Amino acid sequence: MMSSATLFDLQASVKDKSAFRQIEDYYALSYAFLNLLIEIQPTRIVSPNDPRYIFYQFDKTYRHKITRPLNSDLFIEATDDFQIAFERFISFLGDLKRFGQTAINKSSIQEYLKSNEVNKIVYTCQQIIGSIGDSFENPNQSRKRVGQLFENLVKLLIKEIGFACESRTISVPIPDSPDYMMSYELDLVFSKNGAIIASEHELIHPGEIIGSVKTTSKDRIDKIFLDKFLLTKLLGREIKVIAIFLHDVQRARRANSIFGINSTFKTNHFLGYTVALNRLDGVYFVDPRPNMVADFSLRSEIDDFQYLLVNDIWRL
DNA sequence: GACCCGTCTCTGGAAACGAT
DNA sequence: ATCGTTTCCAGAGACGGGTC
Repeated sequence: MMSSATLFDLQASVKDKSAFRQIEDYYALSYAFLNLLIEIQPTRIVSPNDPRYIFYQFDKTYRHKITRPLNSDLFIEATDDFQIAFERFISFLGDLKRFGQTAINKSSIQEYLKSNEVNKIVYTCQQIIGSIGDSFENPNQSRKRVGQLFENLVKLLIKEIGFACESRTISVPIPDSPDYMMSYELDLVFSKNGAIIASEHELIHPGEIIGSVKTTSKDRIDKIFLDKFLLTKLLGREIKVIAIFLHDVQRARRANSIFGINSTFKTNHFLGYTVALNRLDGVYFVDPRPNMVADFSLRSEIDDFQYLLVNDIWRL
């Protein structure tokens, strides 16, 4: 079906709180957006200080709004490429569910992983939601929905490969203050073993792992280390916490261009917390910064999201 | 049920800081 | 002065509890 959706229609989809119940809903929105790009031909701008990143600028109808920076190594722009890649991705998730951690040993799957397609699909779907959000009148509504929908996407993917996974709010007792409890909202609680028991939703059980999902780490990285520290201390046993980020770049004005980009990952604090507070049980980026690959200290702590799905999640 | 209020959480650009 | 790094911040939304 060729899209006749307008950007206003896609904005309404992103705002719709009853939408995005299944992974295919992300496909439908993404496909419609890529078709819309062909129709309305927004200006495509390459960032002068990092040419891997591009922006789209919408026309007067959409008040000349500019999208977030998009990594052209990951963002799939061609609709037919995206369609084919998405179908392969869904079938790959089926294989992962069927073969579990042994999937990585199959040569066909190893071949598939080389294409980095898992990260590309997740990146494209989520950044399309972000790009639609960037055209909203209300930036705070966009921010909230973009965050909610990324958390939702990661949850759907983890469930799709056979894990129990839900958002959960737990009540954490405060020592020496029996009248007070800390209400702690957890993005994801997942486990290999079947359904989550409804009566035990206010606790963390053995075998359950906490996942914190954020589009960028920025200054919010601090809280994730604190979560691991505090929950381990207050619950009296080791609590496993992993972090999942989409990327860590933002637009930044330069002297000669408004289309610069900056990293927002706090390398020094990340390493400081890791060695002095507690090591997280996994840190994953869909779009890692170059220094996360180049720098030995970071490389040993951080992987990409694809690696979580095919390897680490089965071993945690 | 409807409504309000307090709490907790969401993000990305702006602002502030720091190194050169 | 410029630019990379770190911090600040606004307002949205989910949710629980209280009141009617």
